[in-house]
Amino acid sequence: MLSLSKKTDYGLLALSHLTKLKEGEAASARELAIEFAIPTELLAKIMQRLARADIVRSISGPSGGYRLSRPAKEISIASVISAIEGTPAFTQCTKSDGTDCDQLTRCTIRKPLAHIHAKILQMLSLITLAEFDESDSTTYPVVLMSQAAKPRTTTVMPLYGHKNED
Amino acid sequence: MLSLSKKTDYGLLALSHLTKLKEGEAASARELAIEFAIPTELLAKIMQRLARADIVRSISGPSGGYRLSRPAKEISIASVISAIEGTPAFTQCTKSDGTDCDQLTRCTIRKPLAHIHAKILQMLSLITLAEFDESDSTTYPVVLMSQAAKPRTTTVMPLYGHKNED
DNA sequence: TCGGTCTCCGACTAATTCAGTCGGATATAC
DNA sequence: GTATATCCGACTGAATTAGTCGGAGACCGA
Ligand code: FES
Ligand code: FES
Repeated sequence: MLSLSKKTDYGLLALSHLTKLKEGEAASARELAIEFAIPTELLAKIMQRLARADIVRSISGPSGGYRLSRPAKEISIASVISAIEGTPAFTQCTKSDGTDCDQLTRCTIRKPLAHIHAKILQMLSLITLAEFDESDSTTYPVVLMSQAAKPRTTTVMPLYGHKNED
Repeated sequence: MLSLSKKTDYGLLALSHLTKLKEGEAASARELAIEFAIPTELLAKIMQRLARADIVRSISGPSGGYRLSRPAKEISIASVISAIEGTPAFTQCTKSDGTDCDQLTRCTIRKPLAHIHAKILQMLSLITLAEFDESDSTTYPVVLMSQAAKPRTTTVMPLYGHKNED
């Protein structure tokens, strides 16, 4: 349900740590794994993918490790997600051009759904790792949803009781 | 990877059909299933959930069926998603208040991630079934959030432009 | 040169989630 | 009363996802 995988979660966690490193410093996969209590091998694999996507650079040998391959403000979380999870798709239809959607030709929901997908992607591509760390120190003006859908009681549109901020 | 489940896809499909019905008309689960080539029993279950969330109203007996319980423009797709898929969560941390996140207390990515989650939810709650049908025939007129997050710099975001080739 | 530490990579298994099925109950129109 | 409809929960199988394992190659320091 619109959720990122655990791997992405781990990846972002590790990246946010790398962001804080000084110039020339590197953190090994194991080091990061211990720091965040993530299975070492799993984190290693995630880092490999990030390295292949040129988000992170690997340094072999002892005293080696990983470091960001570019400034944090140039790394969008969209790129991180696609590096770790592969093909992003909001619905089955948005995957390709709808080739895999068989007899649903009269489907009316494809275009609007694709549009939403694009919106989300755009939004994710505008947020960088740099933002992540800033918001760490400052209070985030966020109000999440309070509850999910409620069973047929009130006629008031429940939706998500969250307010918009900026 | 940020995708909706097939069930939600089916549900939206069925709802978009119900939107086109005239006052007093109803469509049965089987009818809808055949129309869109969806397994009958599966669609029936989906409709049940929508009914429980008061998105759709059921009429028992022969010549019965389903119809929208309120105007299409008052049904957001966010409510549809949460009705069908249950708890929406962008990351594992956003599920509850972070209770299930054990030793990741020093995690720096929770707040910004929650923020993104809220953004997406907000966006989804602003789009209604009415928009869905409009956009079918016309070019998309929707002016949702024009800007997601402040880009901080004019840096062009890579999006999916990672080059794994050397 | 040598050995230990590290990244690198693919294939494998286990766990969880999702899709789809089935059987039976109740309500209603004819 | 019967046929057709919703309704509900529990079940199985399929597909993802999470996590594991083993080995190859790179680098540093002794
Ligand atoms: S469900 Fe695939 S095109 Fe609409
Ligand atoms: S990963 Fe759960 S609080 Fe950050």
